[in-house]
Amino acid sequence: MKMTTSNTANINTRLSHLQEETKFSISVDCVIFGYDTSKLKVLLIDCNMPPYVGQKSLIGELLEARETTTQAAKRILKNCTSLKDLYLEEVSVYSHPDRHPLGRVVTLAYYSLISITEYEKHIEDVENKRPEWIELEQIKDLAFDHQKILRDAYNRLQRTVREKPIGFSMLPKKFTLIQLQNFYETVLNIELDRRNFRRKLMALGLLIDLKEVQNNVSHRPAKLYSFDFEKYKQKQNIGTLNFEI
Amino acid sequence: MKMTTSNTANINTRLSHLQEETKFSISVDCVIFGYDTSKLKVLLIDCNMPPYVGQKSLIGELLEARETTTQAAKRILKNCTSLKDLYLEEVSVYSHPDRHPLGRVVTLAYYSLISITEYEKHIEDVENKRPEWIELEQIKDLAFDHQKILRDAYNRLQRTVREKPIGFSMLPKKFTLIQLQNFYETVLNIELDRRNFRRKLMALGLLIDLKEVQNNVSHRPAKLYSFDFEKYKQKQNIGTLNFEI
DNA sequence: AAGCTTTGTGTCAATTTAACACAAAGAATT
DNA sequence: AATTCTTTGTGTTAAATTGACACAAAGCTT
Repeated sequence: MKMTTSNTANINTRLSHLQEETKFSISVDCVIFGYDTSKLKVLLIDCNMPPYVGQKSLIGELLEARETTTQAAKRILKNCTSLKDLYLEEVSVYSHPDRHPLGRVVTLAYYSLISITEYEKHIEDVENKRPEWIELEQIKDLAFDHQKILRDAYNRLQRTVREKPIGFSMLPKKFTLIQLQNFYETVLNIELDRRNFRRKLMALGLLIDLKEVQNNVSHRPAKLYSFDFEKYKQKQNIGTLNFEI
Repeated sequence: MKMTTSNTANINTRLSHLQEETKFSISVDCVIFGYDTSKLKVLLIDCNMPPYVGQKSLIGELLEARETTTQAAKRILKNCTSLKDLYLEEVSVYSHPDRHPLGRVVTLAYYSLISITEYEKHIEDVENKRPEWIELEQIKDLAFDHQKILRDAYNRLQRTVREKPIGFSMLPKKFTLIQLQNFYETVLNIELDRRNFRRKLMALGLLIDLKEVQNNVSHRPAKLYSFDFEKYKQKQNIGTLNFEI
């Protein structure tokens, strides 16, 4: 009996909460990483909202009435890259009450990895502005709290790239082992021994030797490989696969 | 010039967004883990909201007007445990439009670790209900999407406990090496070799030998240790400390 | 043909991990 | 008081992994 009354009271409390309590604008911001000739880059747009006019910002949108934050992130990515099925990972929530000059906006940040080459094929403007690839190392003073978001996203990328083969979505479909090594060296900001790196990667058994070589290079051409996503899925299902670099 | 007009247009667009567009209730849900005699437990309350009456749920509250989600999580933890400075880690956002029966509520999940012994000293009711410790293994059919939240939180806990010494906040201040080993075996759901475990832990140099032993045990009493948080902080600042178990 | 640049490859030492058995401490029992 | 019981505490060895390191081969350029 007691339970029943207490139940009712509680439902009412909750109902009134939902009706009367504070509601929030929610946005989704995307850190879009790309990789090109040993540089990690991020797709940014000009911010024209005071007091951040002249600074760059991440690409974001407000969450719509009936979409999940993930759906919103995919929508944003599709709008600005025309690419689908991109790798997408949640970074964190940013909810400081004063983080946005126009009022309270709670934002969810995601990061995504794309091939700059593929991107170049279908460039799209965002809010009538052309997004730009900026080298990660040169990015500073982003608008809002986007510098912190970027830092967090990069940390997440560094962690995940060590554990999962997500890097391949930033590389060309056919790549050389040296390109792959350069990629890891750039993203992780470390140096790797060429022979040991090759040994490790080949030992994973997930690279397909395409029996092709580079051409138009003025030195010994390197062999081309592609990543065996199918085999990776299978191994993943069977047991624990660790992709430690 | 063009830039200027385009800027203005954009600010207006954004302003109207914030004023008119959909706003959302945001809640924060806490997965509160505790550990007791080789069992991992979670603090749950009865849910009395249809259609989930009779089921258990995580402890959560709506986000208030001027607090961050982290602050909200701390408020919730303080309310239901009277404990402060608990370990707290973000899990994920849950934003399916139909996840809540009373309307759209986007939730941020956090998990936290507490010592059940400390908790027992200051038990607090939540919404006039007494939360209960339930063994993780026995938890099923939680209300809302809380089962998924719990799964995600446990995954995060398993990952973090391998990398950082967060487990010590769930153990008594003085513990034996066997207790510590049992803790890791329970949380990670694996078996560890006693000798190798001891060697590894002692090699970290972060356990303080208290020169005390258990008493009132009907066998050889084990030595007691405590964790050297100070030294850990220092080592963390100096270089890369990995706490791999 | 010689030279240049970059690729491709194997071994060995050092370190780390995994497996494993028996003596010692104290309480309980006889 | 001696024996038994349970659990703690400890060291060695083999196997696997990692890190360091140098030279020949391929193709383009001159």
